Amino acid sequence: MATIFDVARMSKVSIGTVSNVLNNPEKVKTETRQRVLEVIKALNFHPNLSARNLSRLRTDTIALIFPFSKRNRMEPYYTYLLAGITEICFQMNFKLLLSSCTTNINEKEELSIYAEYVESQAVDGLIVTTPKSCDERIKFLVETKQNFVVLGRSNISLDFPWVDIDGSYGMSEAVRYLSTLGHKRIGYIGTPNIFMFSRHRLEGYERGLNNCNIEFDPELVVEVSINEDEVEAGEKGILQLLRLNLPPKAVIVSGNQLALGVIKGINKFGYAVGKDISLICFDDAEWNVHFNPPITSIRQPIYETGKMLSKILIQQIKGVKIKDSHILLKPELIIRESCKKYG
Amino acid sequence: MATIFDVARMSKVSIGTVSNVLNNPEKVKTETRQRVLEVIKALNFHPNLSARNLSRLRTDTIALIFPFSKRNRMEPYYTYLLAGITEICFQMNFKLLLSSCTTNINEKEELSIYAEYVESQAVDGLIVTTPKSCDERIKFLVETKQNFVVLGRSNISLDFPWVDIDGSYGMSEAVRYLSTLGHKRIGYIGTPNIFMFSRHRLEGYERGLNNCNIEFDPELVVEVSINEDEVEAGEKGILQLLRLNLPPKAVIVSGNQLALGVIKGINKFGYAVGKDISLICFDDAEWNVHFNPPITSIRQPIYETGKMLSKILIQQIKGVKIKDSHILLKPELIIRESCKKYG
DNA sequence: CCCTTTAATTGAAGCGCTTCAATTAAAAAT
DNA sequence: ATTTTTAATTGAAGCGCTTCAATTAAAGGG
Repeated sequence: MATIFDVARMSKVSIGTVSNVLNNPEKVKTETRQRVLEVIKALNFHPNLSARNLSRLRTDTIALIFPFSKRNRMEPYYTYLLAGITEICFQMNFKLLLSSCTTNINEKEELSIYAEYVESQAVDGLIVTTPKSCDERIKFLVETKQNFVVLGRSNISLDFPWVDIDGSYGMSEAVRYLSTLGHKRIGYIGTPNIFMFSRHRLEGYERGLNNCNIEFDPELVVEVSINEDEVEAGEKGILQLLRLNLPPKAVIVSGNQLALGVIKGINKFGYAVGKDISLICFDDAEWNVHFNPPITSIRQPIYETGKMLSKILIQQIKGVKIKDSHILLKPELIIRESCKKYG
Repeated sequence: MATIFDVARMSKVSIGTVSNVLNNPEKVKTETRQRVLEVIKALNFHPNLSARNLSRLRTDTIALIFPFSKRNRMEPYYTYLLAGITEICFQMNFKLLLSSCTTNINEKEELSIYAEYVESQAVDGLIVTTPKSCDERIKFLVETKQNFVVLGRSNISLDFPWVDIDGSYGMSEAVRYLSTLGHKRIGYIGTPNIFMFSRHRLEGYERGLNNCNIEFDPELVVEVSINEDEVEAGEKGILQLLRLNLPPKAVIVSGNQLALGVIKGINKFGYAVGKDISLICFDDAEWNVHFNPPITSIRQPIYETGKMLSKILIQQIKGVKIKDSHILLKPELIIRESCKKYG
């Protein structure tokens, strides 16, 4: 493969000049540039990336570490996220390094994946997803002054850039809508409290109730345990609610997979969604619209989130001043046919 | 950040020795090794990856270029594939570079993404997905003697490693099953002929008919056009079939998205799936089991495919002899409740 | 105890680029 | 025509690692 040295020799200039036609074309005389460019084409020369990276001490690469539990292997969520991230990377000429770790990996090991990338200078920045309470990864990245951006907020008192979807808002809207339909007892099936997004959503549920002057009843809230199959968990969750003395006639479910289980459970119980029980699903998986009845959902702007994440991170890496690196996007309640008037 | 030079100085050995404790530990005396290791830990030294890559002239990185049309942004398929690929990468200590290109990008541009990776030596190998008829990418990669593996087969007479799911077998099984139920007129809604997988599946459909002594009727086959919204396409497709003089009472649909549209179309037409019309979906999206009725599907071992792809590619890169680099995995017919006896 | 093997370590030469001070060429000013 | 200014080019010094021939240290053999 041709090197910059070959190009220099053939076009009878120094390698410095060749480098300049590639990186600072305005610095070299037009005719020289032309000549070099021709040789480059003739030799099909492409600068070696490792060499360039070493020399510049940067890689124009960011990393995303995917939490691949069995659970989110299935989440269409991530496909949209990736689409957004890779699109911006492509536009801004950055590369994306993707690696996975299973969520049942212990925290230390997970952190070491991040550390490895950072310390071997394999990437210029990182995207962190699904922060937990007191997230070790965030602490580490702040302490070591890395470039990174988080999908989601944290409860640690450190400042860092993030993009998040306002789960609290989404949930309160869901409650408001159900309240509009006359519901007073609204069930809630949520994800593990360890994740920040779970907390925000639950908080939104409570705030929503409060806004509608509905008293919070802890008996109506079920929290699914981590490591459980989500579909099964949803099924168990809804049955628990339906077996209450005073079962709710409406339920909000915090996640697509859970909702699948919930629907299954409702049917098994002999009830019909949108008839005997109203259902809202947080996150609008594409199949929701195709169910019978179509499921009222809270749609998250995931693709946009992916774009924002990579945009902020890349700007940060490039040292561009960022006006706002705390971005809270609003989800949207998509009303379909899975909720009906109370009574 | 500490460099190998710092480590050498602090542990009073040459940088060569430090390099050896990292890469050929058996070559250095135990006590020296211990001492160096301690310094490495103390300094939190991690070899700079760019330097290592440059020196070794390899990157231990493979690339996957994702075809992100609006279409497969939604395909859960790819999430599973990625899970498999990243898992093996993790195990074998390889990195994965992910980039996307929209399918409406023209072929030349798409090829240039591949060329860029290859020629700048950014990666040691590539995974190519969804080959088309006379796929330019494959030709290029063979000609330039690159390490690569294809998800799918090709119709060009070049030898290259691939992993594929036997779409032909899957389709013929679907036909056989429907024939068992007494169906003679079986509709087929397929994806664009330009993709190899479409051809294999259609071929399997025809072969299946042949095996069952059913005559092939071109009127029962609709091919969706590329660039079309798949759900809509499915809907149009099924309506076209239902409006035939002698409409089929069973239909096989080649893809999840198409199937969503088909179900929609069937309902709009006033028919019920699994009652007025039998339906088989090729590819078993997770929601299929949750539909009412649950959809009989042909399940593809996608996760395994991802694992095989990366395993073969990495072995190839490492120069390991591969027993078999043409792997055809069998899909499986999952019988649920969307098909009923003819009549 | 000296000589031969073998083990351990060193030093320097790459790997292919970028960067920048220093040099040379060309243009503008006097 | 000479000096000053500006533009273009060069050369060499990194960037941080690996590799390997050459050297030195340790071990084994008689």
